[in-house]
Amino acid sequence: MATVEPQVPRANGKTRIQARNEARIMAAAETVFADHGFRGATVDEIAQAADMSKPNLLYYFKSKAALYRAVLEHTLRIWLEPLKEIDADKDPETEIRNYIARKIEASAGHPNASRIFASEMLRGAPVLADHLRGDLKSLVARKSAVIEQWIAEGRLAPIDPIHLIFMIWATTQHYADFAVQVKAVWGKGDLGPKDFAQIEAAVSEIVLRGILPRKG
Amino acid sequence: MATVEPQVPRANGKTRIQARNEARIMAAAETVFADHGFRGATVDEIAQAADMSKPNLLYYFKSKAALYRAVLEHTLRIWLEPLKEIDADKDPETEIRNYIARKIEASAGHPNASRIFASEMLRGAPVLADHLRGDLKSLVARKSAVIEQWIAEGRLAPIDPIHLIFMIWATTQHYADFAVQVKAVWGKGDLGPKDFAQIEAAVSEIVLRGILPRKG
DNA sequence: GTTACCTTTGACCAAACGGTCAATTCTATT
DNA sequence: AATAGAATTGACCGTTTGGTCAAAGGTAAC
Repeated sequence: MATVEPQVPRANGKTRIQARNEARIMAAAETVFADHGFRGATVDEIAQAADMSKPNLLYYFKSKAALYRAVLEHTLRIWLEPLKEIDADKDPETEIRNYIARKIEASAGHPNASRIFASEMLRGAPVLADHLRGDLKSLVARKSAVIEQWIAEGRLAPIDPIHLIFMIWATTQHYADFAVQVKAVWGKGDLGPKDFAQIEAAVSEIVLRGILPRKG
Repeated sequence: MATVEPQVPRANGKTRIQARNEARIMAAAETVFADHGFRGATVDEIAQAADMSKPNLLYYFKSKAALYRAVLEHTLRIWLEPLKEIDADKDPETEIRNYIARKIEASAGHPNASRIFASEMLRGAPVLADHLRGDLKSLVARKSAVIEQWIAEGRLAPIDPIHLIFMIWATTQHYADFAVQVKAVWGKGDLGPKDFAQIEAAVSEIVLRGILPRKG
C-alpha cells in the first residue's frame, strides 16, 4: 500500500496539537497585550490565560517578542483589509458608507486587535514603523487619489482626503480603544449589535453630510 | 524683629528643591508612562529621565502608583478643560469651531497627556473608572443638552450629540496618540504649527459641514 | 510493542523589578 | 559656627521577569 496522507495530524505542516495550541496562545496573547501593551504584558500571564505552562508556551513561540510580532501581524490583516476594498468605479457615498460600516464591524468584532494596534502606536511603533512608511503609506496614497478623483468629478466636496481617512480611522477605532469611556459616558453596559448599529448610523450621517456636495 | 516669611525656600508649603524636583519627576514620568503605560514603565527609567536616583524619586512620590495617580490627575485637567468652555448662549458654529481648535492645540501642546489618557483607557481605566462614570458623564450630559437645544432651535442639523462629541474627541486625540502613523502616512517629519493649523482647518471643515443645517 | 518524534513541565538562572533603610551630604536659619 | 531638618544615595531585600534545560510523558506510524 502506498503511504497515505495523514490528514488530521498534519494539516498544512502542523500537528493537530500544534495548531490548537498556537491558536490558544494567540488568543490569550491578544487580550493581555491589548490590556497592558508589550512591556506591561508578562509571558506567565499569557500562559495562564492560555491554560498552559510558561515553558510550554515558549516551545511554540520562542520569545515574548516573537509572539508579539505574530499577534501584530494577525492584527494588521484584520485592521487594514476594509480600506483596500474602496472602489473608484463605484458610488462614493456607498463606498464611504460601506467603509465606515466595515470599520465599525471590525471595532465591534475584534476590539483587541484595535487596542493592540493602538498600543503599538502609543509607544512609537518600533515594530510597525517600516510597515507604516511602506505598505500603509502607499495604500493610503492610492485611496486618497480615488477620493481626489471623486472630488474632481464633483461627486464629493473639496475636502482633504488624508484627513478624511484619519477622521474615519480615529472615530471608528475610538469605539474599541476607548470602550470603557464610551460605556461610562453613554451610560451603557457592554456594547451590543444594536448599539453598534446606532454608532454606525450616527457616524455615517455626520461624515457623509460633511463630504457630500450640497444639492442644487 | 518679627519672624519674616521666607519667600523663596517655602513658596506654598514646599521648598525650592522640592518644587523643582517634583516638577522634573512629573515631566519625566509623563513621557515614560506615555510610551509604555503603567505596567510597562519602570521607576528606574523615570528616575534616570529625571536625572535622579531611584530612592530619591521615591522620597518625593512614595510609590509608582502614587506617581501615576499624580500624573493622571494633571493630565485630566489639561484634557477636559476645553469642553467646559462650550457656551450655550453663543453661536454654535463658533463654539464648535473653537472647541475643535482648543482640542487640536491640546494635542499639539501636550501630546504626552493625550497618550497617558489613551493608555489608561486601553487597560480599562482602573484608576479613572469612577471619574468617567461621575464627573465626566455629567459634564458630557450638560454639553449634550446644549447641542440638543441648538438642534431644537434649528441652528444645527439633527445629529446625535454624544457621537458628535466622541467624533471630535477621537479625531483630535488621534493626531497626538497616533502621531507616528500620521507622520509616516502623511510623509511628514515632526508636526509643526503649520501642520496643526492645516489639520484644524480640515477637521473643522468636515465636522461643521456635517452638522450645520443646509441653507434654505 | 517498538520506535521516533512531538509535547509538557518542574527546577532553575541571571537580570530587573518596586521598594526600604541607615548613613551621608546639603541647605537654610540662628 | 552650630544646628536642625531636608535631600541624596549605595547597599540591600524579596519578588517577578524572560528564558533555558534535562527529563518525563504522549502520540502516531510501523
